[in-house]
Amino acid sequence: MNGARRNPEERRRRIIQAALELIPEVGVGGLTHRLVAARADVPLGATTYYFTSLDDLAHTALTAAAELTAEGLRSWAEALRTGPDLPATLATLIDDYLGDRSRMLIWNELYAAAGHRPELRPLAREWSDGLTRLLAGYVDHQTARAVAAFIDGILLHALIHDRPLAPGTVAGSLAALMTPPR
Amino acid sequence: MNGARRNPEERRRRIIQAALELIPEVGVGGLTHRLVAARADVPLGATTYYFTSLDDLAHTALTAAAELTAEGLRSWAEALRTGPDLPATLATLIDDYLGDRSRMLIWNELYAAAGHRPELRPLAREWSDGLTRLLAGYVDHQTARAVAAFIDGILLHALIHDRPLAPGTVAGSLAALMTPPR
DNA sequence: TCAGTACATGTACGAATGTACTAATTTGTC
DNA sequence: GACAAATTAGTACATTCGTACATGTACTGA
Repeated sequence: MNGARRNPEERRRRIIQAALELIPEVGVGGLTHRLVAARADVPLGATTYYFTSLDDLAHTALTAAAELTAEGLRSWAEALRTGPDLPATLATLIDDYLGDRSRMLIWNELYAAAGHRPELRPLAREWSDGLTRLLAGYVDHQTARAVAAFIDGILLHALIHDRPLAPGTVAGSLAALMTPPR
Repeated sequence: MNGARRNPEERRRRIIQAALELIPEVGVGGLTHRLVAARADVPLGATTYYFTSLDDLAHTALTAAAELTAEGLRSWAEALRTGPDLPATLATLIDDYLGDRSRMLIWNELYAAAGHRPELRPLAREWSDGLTRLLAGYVDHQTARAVAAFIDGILLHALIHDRPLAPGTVAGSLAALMTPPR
């Protein structure tokens, strides 16, 4: 008997999707073949058939997450291009981002995992570098790095605290950061 | 035979110390009784004798790390009290902090672990809240939170990038953040 | 001196893990 | 329809894990 119809690409996607769901719950290090297989509702053999190892699976899932991040950055770029006030628009975008807790948890897991898995560092840099590049279209490079770091700090802050920074405060701080010294 | 002389407190400290050494290398989730015991150079039985479970061991180690953090904050407070220029002094302190990579990795691991282990959140908040409290002695509370978030962002940034933000840039950004809007 | 307690250490064991592998089934190609 | 390749699914196995435990050793106080 063969329960599922054949659809290799779909299956691969489902497994990756299951891993992305699990990472916020158990962490990257908490992934196991069996856990992912159960969540994806595929037999254990499927996860080893589509991925050469568990590390490969985790890495692929995180790569997919980085791709989603890149998409997010493109929409940020679009919003900033059309938005009237740069700091206020950024603050709104950040506030929206804060609403997607699981995405933030994956992002943070990636950062932590990159700490002791050097092969993940380029992946972790994608968000940060992309954001810096984006901001560098509006302010000088050093300032762009500082603003990107500030935004990462706000996200991290929100992960730990019940109440994130108020968008008004964020907008004010961003304006201060991006305004050339008097 | 009994190789080690009796010294329960010393032994407990050694196990915690070993765990703190290992966390940057393998992550909180990568800790095992055997790994910690080997690093601490104690038999396997010792880690289960002194800690009721592996979670207990990890939690205790992270608590010890938080205590070190609290100590660090006290020395920051002292430096800020005597330092002439607030932003410049802060920038120097941050730059010093960046030199201790393993401490930063533990801090980041704690943040990530707190994401999917709620019981760790109070521990994770200690650094952030303490820093905010400290800064609140110099600027209003909202600004203090923003500056604390910025500092966390800088640390995170440094974990992922080869070159951290230049202290000069950091000092300038801090000054901008802490200066009331014109 | 002599219990009684705290500490030390090695071993045991069930559970869970990563991965390999066999066998069955579907799909594409001639 | 026949055949090879790809996919599916279940199982097996060595390894590692957390934890319990039995046994032994050092300390403490009366």
